[in-house]
Amino acid sequence: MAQLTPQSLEISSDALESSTSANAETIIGLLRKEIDTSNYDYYVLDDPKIPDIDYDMLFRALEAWENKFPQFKDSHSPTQRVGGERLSEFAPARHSRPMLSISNAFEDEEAGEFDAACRKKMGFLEGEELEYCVEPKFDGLAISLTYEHGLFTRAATRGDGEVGEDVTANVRTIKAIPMDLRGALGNPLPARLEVRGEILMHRKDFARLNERQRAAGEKEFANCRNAAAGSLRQLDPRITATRPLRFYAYALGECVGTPIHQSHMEALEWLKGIGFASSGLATVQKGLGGVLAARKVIGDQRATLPFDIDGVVYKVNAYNAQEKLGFISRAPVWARAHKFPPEEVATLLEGWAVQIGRTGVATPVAKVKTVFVGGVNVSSITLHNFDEVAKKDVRIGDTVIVRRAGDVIPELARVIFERRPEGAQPIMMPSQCPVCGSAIVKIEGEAAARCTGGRICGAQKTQAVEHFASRRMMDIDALGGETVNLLFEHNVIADSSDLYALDVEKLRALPRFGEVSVQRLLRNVEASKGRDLRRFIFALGIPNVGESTAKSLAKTFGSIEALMQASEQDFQRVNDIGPVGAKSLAAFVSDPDNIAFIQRFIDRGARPTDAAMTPVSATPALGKTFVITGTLPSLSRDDAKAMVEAAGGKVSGSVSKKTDWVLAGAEAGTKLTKAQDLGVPILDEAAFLALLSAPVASDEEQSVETDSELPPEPENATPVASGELVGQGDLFGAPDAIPAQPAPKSRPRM
DNA sequence: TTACCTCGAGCTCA
DNA sequence: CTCGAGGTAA
Repeated sequence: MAQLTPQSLEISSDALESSTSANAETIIGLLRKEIDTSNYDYYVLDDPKIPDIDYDMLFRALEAWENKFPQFKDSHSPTQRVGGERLSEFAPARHSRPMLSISNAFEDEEAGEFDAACRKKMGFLEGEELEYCVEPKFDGLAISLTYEHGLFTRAATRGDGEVGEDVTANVRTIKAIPMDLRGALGNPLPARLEVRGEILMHRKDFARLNERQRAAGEKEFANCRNAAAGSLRQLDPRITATRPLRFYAYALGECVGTPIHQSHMEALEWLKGIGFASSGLATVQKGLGGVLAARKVIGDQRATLPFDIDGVVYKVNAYNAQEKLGFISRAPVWARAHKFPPEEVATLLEGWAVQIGRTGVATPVAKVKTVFVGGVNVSSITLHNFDEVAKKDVRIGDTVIVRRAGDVIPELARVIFERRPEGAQPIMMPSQCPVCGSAIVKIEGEAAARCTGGRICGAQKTQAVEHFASRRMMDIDALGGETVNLLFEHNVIADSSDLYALDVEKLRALPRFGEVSVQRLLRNVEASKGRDLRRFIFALGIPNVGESTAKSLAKTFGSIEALMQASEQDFQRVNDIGPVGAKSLAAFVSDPDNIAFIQRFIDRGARPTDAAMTPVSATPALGKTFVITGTLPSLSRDDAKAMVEAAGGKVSGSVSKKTDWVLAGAEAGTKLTKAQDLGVPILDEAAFLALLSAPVASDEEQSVETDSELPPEPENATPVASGELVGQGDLFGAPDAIPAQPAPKSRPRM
């Protein structure tokens, strides 16, 4: 391939005048390739080969050619890396495979336990050793990149692991990330390839950025990670484009039609080969001795690496072994992050306070002289409980060692007793609640001390409302702690049921609460009226009633009225509810205050309904059997399953003659083929939603999500495969659907 | 727990 | 323009 030198560029710029589109395409291709290579040298290899001035010349030449021949413009061209239109928000992006987190180890013993557990599950004998890949644990932000037919199509943050945020526009500006893998991948191109890795900032680049920020009078960033996170979260990609972000790939996610690798290390090598940056630090090791040695090698280089790391990651190298080891509760059994010991800093314990939680638990919090540790300023540290305080013998005026353990939470490691001043006062459990004055008692055998004030305690009252409004409960957007306090202080509300009887004039009279805030609150409260029963029960904050209990209760009783009528025996009989839960429920429903409280909700129009108990006779799905296969564009399988069950249908695992419908998403497998063979009707997500949109909007939230994901014209929805296209119900006009907010967001599921 | 981005509110100054 | 709230990330 001819090298495109500045000299040949001159020729090409002469040629620009007289060129035809035939050779224009060739020249544009050469220019793009040259610029991509130069970006690769600079941002991936960290080894620039041409001077900046030549790079600029190439870049301007490409722009000129693309402008003259706009038919060859391409979103994957390097000229598109300058950042596009400003976004108004980041769209939700569902991961086709969940982005799991890796469990942590802090001590060498835990690494040993990890190795022992893996060997045991593999059935290894004494002396037999597993092979691990040891690599650095980058201190940045996890990101998932999707390539379709070699072209970059999407970048998503981790989010809750299921649904992240779509940051494609920002990631397009990161020159360390290739936009076009077609040259590197060879044929046949994988239909879809997901690359996972970490976006971070090099220390040098971070220092330079902060210099720039300082010069411009802007705020400096606290550390590399925050600078990278802040840069990626910009709604304006043009700002992101000016930030020196890098990317290191560390795993493959979904792969369709790509070369099959046998091991993690092979995959890493392959990623390096197709244009992704590699730390060069990953090695394959045998057994515990090997991984610990490799960790030391990486740890010794830590200070001189170009980027921050906070530990190493061990992964069982062979894919077949990984498969055998599998997962336990959303974390792979075959991987472990082994963190470096956290930085420890001494500071002065200047005072302390008691925090009263939603359930009255009194938590001591140490107030220390602010110290910079682990990349942030720490000034307040939870002491967990008074037993802990006594055990560590923490006193006011002590010099204490602070560290950021685990992921984020600052921890008081120990007291330096030698530095204790005379007469330092111990931290004692208060006998009275600082908020309401009620007695604080500690139940023998329990760690927690509790305020007995209950409903009269201001702290518990406000936090109960906060809890009620939170994302996982009634999801009343933009109603956070401070707003709740404001509402209490001005007597706008006395409990959460008052949210459904808000006095607009009182709201308008609140300080720092303009018309926009008033309308937003009213709208969000209104939208929460129809949350399903399970969330409502959970949101009430009944002691010992968590998410799963609330779910069972909703399923069993079907309405809040029925639940309030139930006896302790009734509760006992509910699946998964034991004597403790039943007692606490019985106490709740027999309390006249609670009965009145619930009645107010009902009177004020809250209508929590459980999808499973909604009359479903009108739904065509009633009593039908569905099979779900492949990845759906916006719903997870669990969502789809829940919706089917809500509509009175069943979900089964395999296709047979008894199957009524197959719901198929992307990369559907043999189930789809079988459905076609048997002539079972096949639905895509849009058709499925249409089918299920019965006269009753069973779940307001789902209809909001639907609005944001579906094309505006349901009749344009195309089935993914041949088969009968079924059901074109009214998706949008459900009678009591809440008007969609201007910018609906989908939420992580409960 | 802290840091960061974004937005609304409410201020100053033109 | 500054402040502070809410949301998100680790």
